[in-house]
Amino acid sequence: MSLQITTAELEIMKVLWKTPGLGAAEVAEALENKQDWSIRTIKTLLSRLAEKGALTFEQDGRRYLYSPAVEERAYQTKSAGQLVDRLFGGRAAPLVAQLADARGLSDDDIEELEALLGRLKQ
Amino acid sequence: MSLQITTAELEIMKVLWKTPGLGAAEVAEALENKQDWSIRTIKTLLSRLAEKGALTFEQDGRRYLYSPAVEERAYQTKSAGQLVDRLFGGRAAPLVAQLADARGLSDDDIEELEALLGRLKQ
DNA sequence: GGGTAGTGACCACACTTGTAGTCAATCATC
DNA sequence: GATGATTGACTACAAGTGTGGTCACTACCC
Repeated sequence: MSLQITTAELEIMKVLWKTPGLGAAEVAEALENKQDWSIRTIKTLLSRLAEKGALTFEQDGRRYLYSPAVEERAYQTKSAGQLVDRLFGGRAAPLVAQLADARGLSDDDIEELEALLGRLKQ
Repeated sequence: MSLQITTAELEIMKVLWKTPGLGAAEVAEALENKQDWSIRTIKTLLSRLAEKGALTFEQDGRRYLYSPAVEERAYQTKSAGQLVDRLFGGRAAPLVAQLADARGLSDDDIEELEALLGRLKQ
């Protein structure tokens, strides 16, 4: 049932992960300088997300206030897992190796990864 | 021009990355226990991949032998980069942290990552 | 040398996705 | 209370995708 969120829909989700409980117009406002979408488009995406269970909404007068029904972390984790399974045989190391190779890791990245590995080793 | 390869198409690409220069029937054979696809479906996918430039083919009698026109590594790198940009603000560390959190890292993964970090640090 | 099986080219069709229009109801304002 | 703006519901429509069918051709087998 894995709840497919498309690229366009993800932009909506990002807004609502950051600020849950917005109406369509407020989502549109938040996206104003990111996406050049008509309010119609945003309403369609909101409906589709609600329909597929990625958003919940609550009535507020004659409008809905939308909130994520999926945690951002859960979605990230699922997507990362899918990528790793699809392309890297389920292993994390090759993924990181490729990223490091292709675009380098920031000092912050390196530091965080070291800390993470340190924790994992005990 | 980013050459979108879809999920179904990727299965074909995987076969050809492993063994380039196959005909449609051989690709079908290689997928026999992975995918329950008719040979028609496989031929359609091969055509679409050739059409979009992901495969090259060379005539061999009355059939084509297909080979990847895109390196597996290049595709992996691009996909990983897209995911990291879309969901993790372009940073690798949070990606790995989530993977580690959600499904753990194998000992091999940890070892390889340590080696990788060691190399990157100098 | 006629049948058969396999080939690529082309076609089909439902579903998804991106993008937006129409419509009837309703809230706010003059 | 008529008008205009706004809302969600429904509709539209082209491109992409998954899945497979038809067809004309040809290489091989008996």
